[in-house]
Amino acid sequence: MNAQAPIVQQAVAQLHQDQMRVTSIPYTSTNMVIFSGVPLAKNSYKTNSGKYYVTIKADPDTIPAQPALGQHWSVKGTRLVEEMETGDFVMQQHTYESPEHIECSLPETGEQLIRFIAREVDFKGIGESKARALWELLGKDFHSIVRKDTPESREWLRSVLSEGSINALFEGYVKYKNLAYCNWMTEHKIPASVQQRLLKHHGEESIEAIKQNPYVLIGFGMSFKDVDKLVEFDQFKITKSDHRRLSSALETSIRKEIEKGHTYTTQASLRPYLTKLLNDKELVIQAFKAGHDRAQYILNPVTGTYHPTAQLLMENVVAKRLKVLANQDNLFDEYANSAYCFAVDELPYKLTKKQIEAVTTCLDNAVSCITGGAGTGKTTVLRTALRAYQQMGFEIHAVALSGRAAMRLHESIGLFTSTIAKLLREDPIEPSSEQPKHLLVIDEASMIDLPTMYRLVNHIHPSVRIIFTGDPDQLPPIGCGKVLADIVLSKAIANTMLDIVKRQDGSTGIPEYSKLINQGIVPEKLSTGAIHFHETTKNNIAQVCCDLYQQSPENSRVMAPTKALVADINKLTQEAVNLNRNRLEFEMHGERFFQNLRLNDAILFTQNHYDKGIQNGSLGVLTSVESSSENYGEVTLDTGDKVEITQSVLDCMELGYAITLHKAQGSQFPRIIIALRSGKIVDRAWLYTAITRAEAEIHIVGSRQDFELAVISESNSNKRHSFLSEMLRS
DNA sequence: GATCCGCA
Repeated sequence: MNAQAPIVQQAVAQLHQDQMRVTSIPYTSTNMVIFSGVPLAKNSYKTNSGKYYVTIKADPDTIPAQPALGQHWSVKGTRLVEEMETGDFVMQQHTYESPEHIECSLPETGEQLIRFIAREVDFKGIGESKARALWELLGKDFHSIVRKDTPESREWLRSVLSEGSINALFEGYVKYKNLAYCNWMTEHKIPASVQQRLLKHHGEESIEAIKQNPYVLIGFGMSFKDVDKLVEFDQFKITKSDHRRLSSALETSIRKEIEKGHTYTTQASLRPYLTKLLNDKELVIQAFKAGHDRAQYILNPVTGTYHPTAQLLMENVVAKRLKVLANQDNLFDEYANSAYCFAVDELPYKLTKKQIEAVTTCLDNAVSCITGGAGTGKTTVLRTALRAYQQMGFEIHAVALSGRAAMRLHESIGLFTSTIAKLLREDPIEPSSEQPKHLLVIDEASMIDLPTMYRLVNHIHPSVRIIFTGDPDQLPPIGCGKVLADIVLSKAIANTMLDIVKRQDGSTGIPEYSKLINQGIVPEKLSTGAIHFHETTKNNIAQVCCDLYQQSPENSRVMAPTKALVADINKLTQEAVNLNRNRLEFEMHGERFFQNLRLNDAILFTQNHYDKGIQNGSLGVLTSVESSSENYGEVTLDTGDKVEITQSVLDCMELGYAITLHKAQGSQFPRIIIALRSGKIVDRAWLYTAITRAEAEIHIVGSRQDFELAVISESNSNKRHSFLSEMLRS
């Protein structure tokens, strides 16, 4: 007999329940939201008791709606009761942390609803008096009328609201009209983020879609295992061998391969994933067969490789467009020649032979590449070619993947530039009678993955010319494919590969060193010239990087492969150089919070705010933590510009002593410290990219063995299966 | 058991 068992059981079984109306939301962040309110009597909208209040703490992804003042919530779960002193008297606080069950509803009746609409910012411009008039007009029909934006509903509303307020009412209500679905989905443990995506796509049919095939949820961000659990839990009539289940297992496996960067795969690579998901050999065989029958993938009869239909389509479209452009050659006529001469005349110095070739190649072909590493004069070539294109009457659209790269491109060519994402949100590039000629320039093209290139191709008219610039040996794109590397490899597109221009004062040894690594050769001496290798054990890397940083803080930046290591180094470095300075303080909903950023800390921004002059990847120093009514402090960027810290700026600030190499890609620093910790992304290309970030001095921190292994092994990019180069050749 | 980015 076990005397303890019943007690444990009781603790688990103790579920409490409360209804409440939200009166304050003291804290919101990406992984936690805290809101509290007054309790309501069950199934009524009267305040239940003045003796306690209810607080809910939850992950925002596990609740059906964003909390807002005036909403009604019901919770069920274990609760924690605490006595809280508020002024003269003591109140009880009932806290539900990550409750078992949670639902949100709109107040349904007069007074509460009026107040809710008047207060909720989503109903812009509708105050108390308008809300009251609205209730008097519609009464209980309120919800059914506001639910659908029809001319009849609008006609009704026009007697009490202006056109602007009517719009605000419908727009505000959209957030709440799906509440019933959200509650249902939350009850079925479907995360809020998945709910939102599903609702966007399926709208009011969302629940119907789930019931027809719960595995659709995988397409909106849920894992196969979680859906499997849901199916079991809810007793959907779906057997283990149901084709819906099998095909989504295959889909999941294929996606895993795509996430690794491949655009196609093999049965042998897919099988382990499928086996893990389905846990049954026979089902795995069935899944492959079903996938083939349903054209989830195309089997290449020559190579035996599996090509997911979506990826194959994208490669096909991209290859076709590039080949059409490549076939229009011999464009270099007298007209182009005079434009070329004009552009070259403007240069203050002479181009090398290879650089001249690069410029003329760009003018001679409708699609071309300028490739090469740092210090090869890519930007000079590009600037000259673009000048000539302008002279020929082309409108130039220059883009790069990241905000920071786009800004750098702008600085070097002097033209308007934009991120690719922004370009894609604007109108497609089409020739018109007043502007028939367009050129698209894609900088840092090594970062472009297949889906992005596909979208670009679909966004521009077939007559639009393209220039790629970049270094195919740098870090490969994050998404699948390796567009630039494939283009170069195929030799089907005109490409000029620029080599390092020998500088007279080239005594750092950096260009030679980086070249060796790029070729897969371990330099004879790991420390040479301005390059210093620091043999360090794995666990000591962060500390050594931190020590080296302190030797010359104003010139240094640490590059690390992972965000986790970046965070470690940042923490150590802050503790070492900046422990006692004042922290950045800010207020939210009347409460004070501290951010672990101190005066004088190196700061990294992680979002673009064009109006404030910062981009994702911008670096600076926290130069003030004095908060005023307008802002919480000030950052001085490495460009010298100053940025006021507002709430939105604060949300994208991190410590910047160390950054991931991906963030640093395209930037250069006087002195860099490389945290060489072996892992999935550290390969030859990673090391090469890191080393070419340095202007004057390099410190490599890690073990010789890891260094050598990274250099000698084939690069990750090379291991990527991609079909684009074959398609370009054929 | 463990990766990097850009947008909404």
